[in-house]
Amino acid sequence: MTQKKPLNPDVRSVYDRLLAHFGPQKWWPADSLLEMCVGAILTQNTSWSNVDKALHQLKEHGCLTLLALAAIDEQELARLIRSSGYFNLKARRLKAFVRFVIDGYGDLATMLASPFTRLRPALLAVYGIGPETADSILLYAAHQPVFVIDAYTTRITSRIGWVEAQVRYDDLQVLFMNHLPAEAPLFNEYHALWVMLGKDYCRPRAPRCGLCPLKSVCAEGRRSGAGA
DNA sequence: ATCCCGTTGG
DNA sequence: CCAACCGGAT
Repeated sequence: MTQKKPLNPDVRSVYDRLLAHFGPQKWWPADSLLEMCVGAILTQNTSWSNVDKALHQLKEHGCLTLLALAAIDEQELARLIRSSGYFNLKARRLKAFVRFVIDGYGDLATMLASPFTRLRPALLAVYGIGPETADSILLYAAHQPVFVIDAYTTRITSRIGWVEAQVRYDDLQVLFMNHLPAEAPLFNEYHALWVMLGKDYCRPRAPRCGLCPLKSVCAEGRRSGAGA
């Protein structure tokens, strides 16, 4: 009877608010496409400051090339990326990724130029690469218009009231892609802005709702005072 | 549902 | 001090 009102989040206006508040983020922070891919794997469930240290270690030891990563001993690699946590696991994952690129494409540029519909499933089949890591590489290195979903995006959109907290990765991704033009620069900025909001305002504990740029459009934010 | 794991922010 | 961290595999 009471048909559930189709949720129609104003995906665009929220983007505008975030952009106005934080300014352009110009992601992904990396000096090369390979560094971007490596960073995407190292940052799995790990704060970026710890990943940044690991990337510097790799640089200092000349290990931010495909051939160097292919040649280095896995234990030694694990030691270099220690600061990023899960170092044994991530060393294995980096090795798997590097082998995937070299064996399948010869070099990174060739892999990144591979058509999206073939590349995404191929990436997902690599050990240690799941949806978020695959889409990060596709968006930020291959410049494909695919929306990246992460823990921040899920937490924020569920608090706002757009989705339930247990929303599946693909469902939330479809929501964004159904409400936005398929433009890589737009998806790039939007994801980066979600991260900024999630880190500085929409935190797991003690969210700063009073200062949040989305206060007036947020289901939770409106509870803690009249939004302007 | 559990494991992987060092580092930092509240 | 202890959650949380730009997840993914088993």
